[in-house]
Amino acid sequence: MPELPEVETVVVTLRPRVIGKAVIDVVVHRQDVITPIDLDFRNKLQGRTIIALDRRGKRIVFTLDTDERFYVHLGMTGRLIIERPDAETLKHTHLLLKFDGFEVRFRDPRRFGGVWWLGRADPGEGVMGPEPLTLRSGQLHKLLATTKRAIKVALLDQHLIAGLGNIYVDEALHASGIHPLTPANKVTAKRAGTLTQSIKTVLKRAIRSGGSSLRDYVDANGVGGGYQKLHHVYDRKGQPCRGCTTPIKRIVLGGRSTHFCPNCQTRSGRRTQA
DNA sequence: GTCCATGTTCTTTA
DNA sequence: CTAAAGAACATGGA
Repeated sequence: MPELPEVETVVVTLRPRVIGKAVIDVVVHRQDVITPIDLDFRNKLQGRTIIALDRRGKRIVFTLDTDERFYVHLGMTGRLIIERPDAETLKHTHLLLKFDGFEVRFRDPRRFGGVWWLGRADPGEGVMGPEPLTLRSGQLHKLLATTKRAIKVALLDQHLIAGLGNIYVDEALHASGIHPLTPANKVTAKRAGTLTQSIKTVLKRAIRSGGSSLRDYVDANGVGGGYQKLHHVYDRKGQPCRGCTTPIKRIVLGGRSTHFCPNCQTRSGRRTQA
C-alpha cells in the first residue's frame, strides 16, 4: 500500500494527533516486527513525548523528546491507524502505542513492514537517494547516468531515488512519454528534465487525492485515497490509453508488473520495443 | 488449486 | 565490479 503519496498522507493525518503527546504505554504483540529484535521498545517509549513526525522516502520517522528516533515502514500491507482504546483489536495488530484517550495501532498481515530503532542515527542512513519532490532537473539525469538498468527498474531503487514504487514509476514514465525498458543511462538530459517534472506532478496530484487505495490502503484516520481513479496506466491492462485509446500493455520487469502505452511511450535509443 | 499483490533483500548466475 | 533473474519473506483476495 505504501509509496510516497500514501506514506505522506499517513504522516499528515497522524502528525496533529501525536505531536507533543506522551506515550503512556506500549503493547508489543509480536516482538519480531521490531529491529533490533531484542530491543526493549516499551521501555524506550514509555513516558516519552513525540516531538516530531516526518517522512523520509517511504519511512515514517518518529522523534522522541530524548532526540532518539525510530521509523515505521508499512511494507506492502501495513497500516498505522488511530483508534479508540475500546475498539476491537483486529487480527495482525502487532503493536499498540497508547496515548491519552486514543491508540495508534500497527497492523500488517504480510509483515513486510515493521519498526526500526534508529537511536540518533540519520533516518536516511546514507543508503537512501534524494527526495523526489525537491529533485533538481540535472540531478536525475546525473543519477540515471550511473546505471544501464531499465529506467523502470532504476527508479524503483530506493538507493537511487527515494519514495517511488510500482504505481508512481509507471505513472510518471507514462506522463513523460518514456518507455519503461529504456536503459537509464540512455535517457537524455532533456527527457530527464521532463521526467523530473512528471514525477513531481504525479506525486503531488496523488498526495492531493490522499494516495491510491487499490486493496487496503487507508490513512491514519482509516480513510482511503482516490488517486486510483486517476491512474493512466497502473492496473489498467487492456484498457484504452487516456491519451490515444491504444490498449495499455502489461509486461514484467525486475519481477514487477509494469504498465505502459506502447504508442505514447517510446525508447530513446530507436529500434523496436519488447 | 492458481495467480497476483502499493516492498525489500538475498542468492545465484553471467 | 555490474547486473539480470529468481527466490524468499507471509497472508489474503479474486
